[in-house]
Amino acid sequence: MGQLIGKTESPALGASCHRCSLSNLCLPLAVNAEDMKRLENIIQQGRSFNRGENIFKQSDPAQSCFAVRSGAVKTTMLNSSGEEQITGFFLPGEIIGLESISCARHACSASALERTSVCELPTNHMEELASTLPSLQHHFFGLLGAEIQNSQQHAMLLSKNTAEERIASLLLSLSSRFERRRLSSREFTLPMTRSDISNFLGLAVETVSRVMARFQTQGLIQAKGREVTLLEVESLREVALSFGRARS
Amino acid sequence: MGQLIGKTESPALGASCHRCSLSNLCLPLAVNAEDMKRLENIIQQGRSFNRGENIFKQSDPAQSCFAVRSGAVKTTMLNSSGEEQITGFFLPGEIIGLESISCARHACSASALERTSVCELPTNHMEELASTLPSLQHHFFGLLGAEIQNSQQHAMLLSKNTAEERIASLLLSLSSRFERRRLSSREFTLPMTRSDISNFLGLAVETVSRVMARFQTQGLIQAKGREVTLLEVESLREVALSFGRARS
DNA sequence: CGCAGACTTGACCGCGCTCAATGCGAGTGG
DNA sequence: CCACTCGCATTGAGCGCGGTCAAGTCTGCG
Repeated sequence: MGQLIGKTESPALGASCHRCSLSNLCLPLAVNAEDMKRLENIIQQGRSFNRGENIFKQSDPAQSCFAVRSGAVKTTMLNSSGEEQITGFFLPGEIIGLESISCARHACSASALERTSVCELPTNHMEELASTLPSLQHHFFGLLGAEIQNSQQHAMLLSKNTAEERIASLLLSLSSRFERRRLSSREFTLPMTRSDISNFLGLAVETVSRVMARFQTQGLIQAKGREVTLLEVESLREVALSFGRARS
Repeated sequence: MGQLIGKTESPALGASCHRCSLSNLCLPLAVNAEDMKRLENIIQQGRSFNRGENIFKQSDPAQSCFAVRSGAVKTTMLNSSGEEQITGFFLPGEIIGLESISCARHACSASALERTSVCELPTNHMEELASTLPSLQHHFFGLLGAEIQNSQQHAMLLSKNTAEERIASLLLSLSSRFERRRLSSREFTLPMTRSDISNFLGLAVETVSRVMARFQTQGLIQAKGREVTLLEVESLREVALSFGRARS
């Protein structure tokens, strides 16, 4: 990583995945108790970042992936006209930087949306371990494949869907990801700004504001700043699935 | 795969990757001569499909990836409103179905755009082989990572770029992919219809027609049906990179 | 308190979609 | 050989979603 900015806790060499409440979302579910020790020897945990700090930057040497432990992260790439474009939001239990595994340099930048701590997974060691643990290799292939499907889904969302459909989809996606962590799927705090949302969904900030206001007057959600409550999940789902739009 | 429609040649068990002109684009460049034999024992080549036939369909059991030997393929997914959405075009030397490695079922359908032949890569055998050949494992991680970056780039293209930028980008992408195969990068035949292009780029067919007509009157390209000649590659590149669009 | 950044709201306008008609080439059959 | 069809492609006219521009409000923080 060269210089890590914002590393405020001394990295505790050796993780304790077996005690981590996120272990069922992350890597270790693929390995048994004995192998987990080898995994924990490789993973470094305890790196923390403040809001706005970079975990890594595009075209940094890509030596590690990172698992989010707490907080939230956005990844960004420079698009053809030199602007930053958000390619994903990452919540605890999710892994950043997978696309640059076995790449010389990171394809995107990752920055903390709020105070965030991560575990570092050095890619060379992970590859070595994966060669000796077929189940870990399989798990990695699965993570990478899921990431491909994710970005394809996102591309499809951006391709044809209206502003309302995009925003409803994002809210539902966040909702189900909070649910996976045993948090409320109805009531949560958005970790990102309206501007982040608009950037990610390919909309203008004003459109995000307007659509969320419309959802609110329709009684679908309750929103005050970043505090959101989903009132009518089924109706939101219908909006996201473009109900009532006749298509060939 | 259950039933393979359009399988018109009897599959020759055992491939001959070492004599394949595409081997530098595909898998084997990652392995040495001795290991290539083991690879060739796993790969089945010689499956052919006519225009419109499916190589696999979404939610079929995912037992194999496929490398395109000749012809061209499109992959499609059903979007939220039940329409088919094209997620990618694949030319000789490129691999289809990677996103479903270590998935129970294919996440997309693949169909031939013209007469096409493919090599079949059974995923379970490929995973086994990858465990014993670290360089092959590394190569696979690289392919998967590249696929992620691809769909992210595509999502970015769909997110903010104008119709002209999208179409210029596609033409340049095809051009460079033809060049990799030592074919003309200036003059080529589009394997897909205008409707496929519009679907892939999130535009209406009419818009594709209009933009290509505009490019032609501007002297950037020469196009008659699917025969395309790029006349001003540099200007096209400027269009694709959204030159002249002031952004913060 | 005052400033900056985030968010909202309103007015206007343009890109690209829709609808509709027409052109065109390949394949088919009388 | 022409007539016909069918899929693909092109071209024109009109309009709506969402972008842009411009104020204005809310919130947290030094």
